Amino acid sequence: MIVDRSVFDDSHLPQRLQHRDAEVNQLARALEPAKQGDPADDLLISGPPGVGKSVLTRHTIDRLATRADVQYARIECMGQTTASIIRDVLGAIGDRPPQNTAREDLCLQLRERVTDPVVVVLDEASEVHETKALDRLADVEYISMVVICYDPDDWLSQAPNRIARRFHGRQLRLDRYGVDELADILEPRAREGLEHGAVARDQLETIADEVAGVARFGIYSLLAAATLAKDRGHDEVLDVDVADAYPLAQEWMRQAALDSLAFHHHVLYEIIREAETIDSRTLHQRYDAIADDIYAGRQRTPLIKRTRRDKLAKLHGYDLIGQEGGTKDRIYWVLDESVRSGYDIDVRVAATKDSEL
DNA sequence: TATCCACCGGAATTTATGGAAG
DNA sequence: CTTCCATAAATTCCGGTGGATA
Repeated sequence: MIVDRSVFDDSHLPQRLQHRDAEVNQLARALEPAKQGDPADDLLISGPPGVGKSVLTRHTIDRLATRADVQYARIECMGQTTASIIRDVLGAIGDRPPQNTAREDLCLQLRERVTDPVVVVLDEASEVHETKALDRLADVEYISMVVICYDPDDWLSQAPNRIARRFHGRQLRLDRYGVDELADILEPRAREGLEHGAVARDQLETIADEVAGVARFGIYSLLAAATLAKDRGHDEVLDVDVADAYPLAQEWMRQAALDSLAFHHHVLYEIIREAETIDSRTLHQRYDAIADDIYAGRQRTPLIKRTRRDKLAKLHGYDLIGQEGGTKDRIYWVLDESVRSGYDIDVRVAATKDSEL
């Protein structure tokens, strides 16, 4: 059923970008000056998550870099600091400075070493304002910026004026795909990743419709449908497999998110999952009741309440738990009961201890 | 209605860790 | 080995908020 799983990875670049011709051209035009050794134009690329902003830039800049001698750096800005962004840029164009290089040194090196056009792609740039990286990059003549974000107006309003001005009239908006368009995009993946004829066109359209044009979700759903078909012993993907695909894809994404988090998050998550819904007061009580047992024999030690709130916010941001209510009356619940921690955390100990007290 | 309490989350500070240079 | 620098994680401090209680 599944011939090549790698086709469904985020890192997989399709051979041809479908339904993005105008966008590819606009980006290519912005980069054009770099071919002659001039600084490229800046560009602000915006659009909802999972519609191919990153794929578009990777595809277009890779192609440019193979044809012309243009250097570029792709930077995942999420959670990065000023220094780490500058260091990434330096690393992309030559030797990567060691981790403990002073910030001033990094900026100095940047000015000295960038003597030809460099395109810096700032991916997931929503929070890059909190760093000084934008200013530092803007100081260097030959650096041009391709910024990828969700909401362009929001991003520009938070940027310093001198930065925002650089993007005036230099914006590119990507929207969700239509059902037909996304089905077109899924088709080559099905062809390369699945057995021949395993999935029909109208099934691709059903998937495309369900994920509301978000390509990344569509691709995961397609893999999920094929996985279900295989597990259920079907020779080809049936409509029932398609129907159950998206929830399974969501479960995978959430499970991957939870797996990526630290032990602390897992403890809180499991307490919430066991309780179905729980208010913060009870949550903290449970945590205090079982923390000593659960953390026994581990390097980590239990957290104070303030830090637990940060972990809970993280779980919420990762779409693992829901929350409702402002200050006093907040409740939490897990969004998918079948997503569970891989750690052996028995929170029911807490329940019994509670009742004994 | 006034006061208290527990929780929320921003901001600053501390702690632990690790690589590089002297 | 000590010092310097950066980073991540956790703690401390604190103003704000809203429900419970006198």
